[in-house]
Amino acid sequence: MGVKNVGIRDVAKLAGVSVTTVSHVLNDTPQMRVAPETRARVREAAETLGYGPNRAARALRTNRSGLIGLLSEEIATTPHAGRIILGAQDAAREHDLTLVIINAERGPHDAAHREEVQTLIDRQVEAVLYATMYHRRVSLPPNLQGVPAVLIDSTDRAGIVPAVVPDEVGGAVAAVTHLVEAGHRRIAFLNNDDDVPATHERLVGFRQVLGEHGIPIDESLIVQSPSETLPGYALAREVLARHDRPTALFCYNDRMAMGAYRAAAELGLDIPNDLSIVGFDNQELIAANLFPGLTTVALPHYEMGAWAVETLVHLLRGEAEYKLLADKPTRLDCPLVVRGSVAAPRDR
Amino acid sequence: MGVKNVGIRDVAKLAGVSVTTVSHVLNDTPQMRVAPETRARVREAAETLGYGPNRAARALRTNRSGLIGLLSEEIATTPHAGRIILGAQDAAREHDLTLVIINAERGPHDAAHREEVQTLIDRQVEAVLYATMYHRRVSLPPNLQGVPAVLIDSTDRAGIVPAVVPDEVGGAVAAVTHLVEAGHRRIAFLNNDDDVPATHERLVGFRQVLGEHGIPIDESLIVQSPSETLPGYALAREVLARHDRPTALFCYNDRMAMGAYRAAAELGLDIPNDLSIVGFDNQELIAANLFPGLTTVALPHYEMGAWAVETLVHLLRGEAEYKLLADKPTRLDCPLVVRGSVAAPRDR
DNA sequence: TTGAAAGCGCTAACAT
DNA sequence: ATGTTAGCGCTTTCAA
Repeated sequence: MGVKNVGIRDVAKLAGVSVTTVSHVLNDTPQMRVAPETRARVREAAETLGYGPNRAARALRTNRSGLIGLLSEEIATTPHAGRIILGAQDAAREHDLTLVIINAERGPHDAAHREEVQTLIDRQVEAVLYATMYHRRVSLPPNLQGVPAVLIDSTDRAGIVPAVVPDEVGGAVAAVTHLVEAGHRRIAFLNNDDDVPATHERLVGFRQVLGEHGIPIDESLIVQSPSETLPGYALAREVLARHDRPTALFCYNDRMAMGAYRAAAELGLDIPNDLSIVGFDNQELIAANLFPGLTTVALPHYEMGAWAVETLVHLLRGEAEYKLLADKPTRLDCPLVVRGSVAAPRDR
Repeated sequence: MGVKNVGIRDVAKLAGVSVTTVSHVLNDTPQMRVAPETRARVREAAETLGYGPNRAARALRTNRSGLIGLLSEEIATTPHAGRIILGAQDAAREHDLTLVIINAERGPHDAAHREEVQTLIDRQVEAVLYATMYHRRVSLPPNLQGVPAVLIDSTDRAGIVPAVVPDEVGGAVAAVTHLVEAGHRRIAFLNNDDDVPATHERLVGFRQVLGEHGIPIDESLIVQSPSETLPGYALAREVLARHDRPTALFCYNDRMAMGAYRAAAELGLDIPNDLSIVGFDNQELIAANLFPGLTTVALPHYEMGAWAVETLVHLLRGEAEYKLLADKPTRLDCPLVVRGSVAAPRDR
């Protein structure tokens, strides 16, 4: 029997007041002045009885379920979704909101997860968080109209829904700066070849840092492949086979970096002394288990989840404007996580 | 606004019947005979109005929230929790139940997650799923008494709550059998050194297979260390340095296997031709990204999640007996996932 | 085979 | 500063 059978009237009786007063006190109803002495009595009564509100009754009365839906792609595949959940959950608890999570398979192209959104709506959530597994642009399902929503790790093609995404440029800047400051000047960028924001923006960051440091950009050191381990390996082999091989590799993600580790091992190159490597994503399972540990850039999944709930709450309370937020996605920091894969280049 | 403002009375009006009848029809109330023709009219009316029940009202009236709590450790750290969530969710949806997930940090020793359970209870869940991140014995928090509960991936020290765990012995048997059938007779077991069920039971499976095949057990090939990449590496180096080195390694988990891969690479041993390796856990991020792909044993996380919800539903309906289930944990299959790390030994 | 009506526990408009 | 009371939308008992 979850919460016991104590109701607001039991508390009222014990405190010797009316249910109204109890309600006012327990909810801190604004503009309702209750004698401090009465407040205390009510609080105490509630405490001794172990009173907890019946959420169904409250929801019925106020027409607010206290539920927030989180639609997340591929919960099971990477820990990224987990961190979003965590961030969202902590923020939700802060506001006494309950998070209802629903998984969505990453569909063939742009299925938009109409059905999953509907499930959430049927559950009477007050708002929905829509989280994708990697930073991209999406078209929202039509039934998401009419429910307050916030996008996590993606932006709305229609530009109508508030969104929060990683600061990809900033992350790349942090990574490459780290390399440059270690003394590297010949740095290859093993980039992804998908047409997604991360591909373009990380490249922008890469160029920016070299530019700022007056390092000429060797275009042949910017190479692309699918962002998997094996293609990353192949790319690394290629780039490291050159007689003027780079002293450092900036990899689009940790999986490609994992491939680069293998390439280095096969070529007898010691990491970090013969070759420095920086990844992106901070996938613990990979980054922390490689040897030496992979220095990489963390995606702000936790923070995005928290930001999204926080924003939703403001939106629901009418304290924030949709248009203002939807206008331009909020970008959150991608901090560098230093492990052991970067050192000064052996010689100049 | 989520579900529109259509209520049961709107449906009643449109169908020309009473709300009572609508309720009976839409809920298929047993033993309530309604004229088929009326049923149809009601259904149609509900359909055209896009009616969906107000869950809060229903919950208030029936005193059943329709919520199931899932308390899971370390949601963010491994994909394992994700698969449990998925399984639980699919099963929950089947029964029109909503899953409320809550994360619990893995505390110092046996914090028992009292607070998280309370949060769930405060949310008025009808029952709770208690999932740990690895197979072990737990002491349940006292406030979990009185709420129907099922344990996932752990067993109750008090033996009072139904539980579902992986069939560790079976998984080890599958792994080692695979090796033996490939022709291996000198197989090392890189085991974990924690005192958890998996450690003991996988060893049981290991011995069992060798025994069944009449292969003498060389105790010096059974070695232990913490189940991380680096200790796995060290163990592998050690065992592979022997002049009579084994032709195959059975690793306690994929992380240790990852360490073994590095050891093999450093020793110039080709996997799988010079050395076969089988892991455990099927952590995609590792197993699928190693080269060659790691043959390993999958933990039935999805299945355990689904089983738990299914069982909870039976329990709630009074269709199943607590004692029967709590008596002995249910063990679910750990299937072998074949990738590319096993081949016949080079020579006998 | 169908309908009328009570009431689940709470909030809030309206008294006092 | 505190109390009375109507009703949120639904299920379910009882009556017809």
